[in-house]
Formats: sequence, structure tokens, C-alpha cells
Amino acid sequence: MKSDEIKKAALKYFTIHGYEGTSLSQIAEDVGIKKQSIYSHFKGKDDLFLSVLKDAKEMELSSYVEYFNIMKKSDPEKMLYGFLEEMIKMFQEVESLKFWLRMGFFPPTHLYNEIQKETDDLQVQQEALMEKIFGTWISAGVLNSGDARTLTLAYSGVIVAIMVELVYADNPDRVAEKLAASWTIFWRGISK
Amino acid sequence: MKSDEIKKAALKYFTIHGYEGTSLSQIAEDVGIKKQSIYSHFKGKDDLFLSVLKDAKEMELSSYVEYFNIMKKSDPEKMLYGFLEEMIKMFQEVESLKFWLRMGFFPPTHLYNEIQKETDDLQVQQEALMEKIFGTWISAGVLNSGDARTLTLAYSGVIVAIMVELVYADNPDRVAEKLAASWTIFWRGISK
DNA sequence: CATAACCTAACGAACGTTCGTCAGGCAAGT
DNA sequence: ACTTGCCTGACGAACGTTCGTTAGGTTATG
Repeated sequence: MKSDEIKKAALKYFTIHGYEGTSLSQIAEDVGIKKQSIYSHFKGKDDLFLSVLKDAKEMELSSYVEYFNIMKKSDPEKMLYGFLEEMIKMFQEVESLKFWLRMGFFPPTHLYNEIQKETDDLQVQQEALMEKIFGTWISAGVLNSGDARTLTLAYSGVIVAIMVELVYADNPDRVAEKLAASWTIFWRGISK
Repeated sequence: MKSDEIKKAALKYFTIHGYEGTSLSQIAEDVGIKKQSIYSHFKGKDDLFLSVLKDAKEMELSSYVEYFNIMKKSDPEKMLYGFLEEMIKMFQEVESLKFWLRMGFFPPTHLYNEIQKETDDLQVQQEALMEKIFGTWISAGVLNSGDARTLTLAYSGVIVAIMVELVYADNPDRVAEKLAASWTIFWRGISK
């Protein structure tokens, strides 16, 4: 499907150059068509962008759900650490994660409301997923402390810190070092 | 000074709309001059941008150094938690912090090298500052564990997580909740 | 079966607008 | 008198978008 090719190229450039820094001619050239032809598939730049955004959201959410469903039976240490590792791997393979991160932080202002709605929705779903798992662990007495909400927020903080490191430097050694440090302290903070 | 006004307006728009999304006419209008008059003060858009960048770096570093010098004598808990609170306050008051964060994450690609150089330099200085303090605390035996490097990286992770929350939602309650959660776990992870 | 009507995807050309930038002139402060 | 700051005017380039048109495939009609 040609429109998928267009979205794929659009994802790439939106991620690297942002919304304003990406031109339709750039995307079209990447696909091998003229920029006018994009209008056969999308109403315009905004329509294309929002379409890419929705795909990225779906991708992000499904990978979350998938991993959590697979791992929810294993012990907390293995699962929580494993998820961080998995995320690092995905971040380099799946381009939509970086796109999502960028647009969540710094959305094009004229689309702020539409983007905010999506990011909020995703965040709520992700946190609900986590909170439930932390809740079962606390009930089972395998974790030290506190309420599920606190653990969820702290853990998602660790996730964000790693993601930022991935965007910021993209230096594998640095990322590994950061992961090790953050995990060490976090795990010591929540384990018995 | 008029060039300071220009830089101030530029900072504002660069922060909100990014490099590509900001036009010189926008900046000029904000100052009350024509866009061509900007060229009386700066060589061009890039020159203005890099000038703003250097100011922001200086601001960020000096506020770091200032706080650390004042607080280095107090106990770890008070200082580390206090710094997070201070950062939240500054983030809303000092615009250059948000600017710095954005450009560190998503720089305009054609200025990547110049920006990377500055961000790297700042990061090294900040981490050196932290690591030294953690080192003295460890030597004094007031902290539980590990090497200073690990604590530094983990703590800067907490900082980043809070900053991201500030950018992401800008909801004071949400930020406070995140701070409380991250701090609780982090402190439990490093204290005796 | 043939043909007419329609749909899709792509095109070249052009639209009006905005972009960053350069050149030259005019007024004020030293 | 000379520099400095801001102005007007203009520039080529690029932007997103619209237009009319073409080629090819699908569907419906006679």
C-alpha cells in the first residue's frame, strides 16, 4: 500500500526534524512521488501527521500490553528489569517510539489539543496496567512497601529517564551505565 | 539593550515552537521592530540561536553551581530533595531551562554538532559537581552504599524524570505526585 | 461481449504566502 | 562628521495547497 509507505517516510522525518522542519516534498521524494500526489492519500499535512500519530500510539500501547501479559506471572525483579531492557531494544528498532516521545514533549502548537488527548489517553492506560501489577505484588507481599500508585509513578520515572538517555546521547555504553545505576537504586528502594 | 530583548523573545519562541517553527518576523514583532533590523544585532538566524543557546547554558550551569555551593554542607536528604524542589520552581520561572531541555533532546539538525558540544560540556560539569558531593557523603558514611558514580547517574535520572513531567503535563498536582513518588523510592534506595 | 461510466493514483503547473537575507537610506547620539 | 540602530524595499527560495488532466483499472449497462 502506497499510503503506508508515505506514513513510514513521514514518521522518519517527523521524528528527526519535527513537524515544522519536515516538508511534504521531502517525504514524497523519499517515497518516489511528487508532493502533490500525497493529496491523493491524505487531506493535507495535518491529516498525514495525525494519521502517523495514531499508528504510533497503537504501536506503543500494543507493545506495552504484549510484554505485560507475557511477563506478569514472573517475579517482579525479572519483569521490571526485563521491561527496561526490552524498551531499550525496541527504541532502536521501532521508530515510532521516538516519534511518540518527541511529539508528546514538543507538539506542533496548532495540534496541541488533539495530541494531548492521545498522549493522555495512552498514559492513563499504561499506568493502569502497571498499577494493577504492582497491586498484586504488594498483596502477595513480595515487595517491601507503599502503595501501588507510588511504585507506578517511580517506575515510570525510571522508564522516562532511560528513554531520555536514549534520545539524548544514543551512546550504548552511556545508556547501559544509566540503566544499571537507575535500576540498582530503584530496586533497592522497592524490594524487601 | 535591544539585543537582549531580541534574545529574550527568541528564547520564548524557540522554546515553544522550536527552531524551524520560529520565524524572525515573529521575534521582531514581539520586540516591536522589523525582522530585517535583527540583522543589526546578529548575523542571521543561526547566530541568534547559538547566542541564545550559550546564554541558556550559562544560566543553567550557574544556577547549578550556586545551589550546590550553598547546600553542600547540609545533610544529603535535605539537599537532594531541596534541589528537586528548587528545580521545579526554577523551571517555571526561568524560561531558559525549558529551552535548554528541548534543544538538547531535539536540536535543529544542521546545528547538531555545535549544540552537542555545549550539552556534553554542561553535562560533564554537572555530573562532576554531583559526583564530588556524593563522594564526600560516602566517605563520611552518611549514605548506605555503592560508588559515587552510580548515585550520580541515578539522581540525575530522577531530575530528568521530574523535568520531563514539567514539560509533559505542566499540571502542578501531577508534578508534585511524581516528585513524591520518585523521591520516596530513590531515598529509600540510597539511605542507610 | 463491448462499451460507457466511474474510481484511483499520479502528474505538471501554478497559486498565494512566508521564509531568511541583502542593500541602501534616514535619523539620532557621540 | 561618523557610527549605530532601525527603517523601507526587494530578493530567490521554499512552503502547503489547489487545479485540471492523464493513464489505468474496475464496475455496470446495454
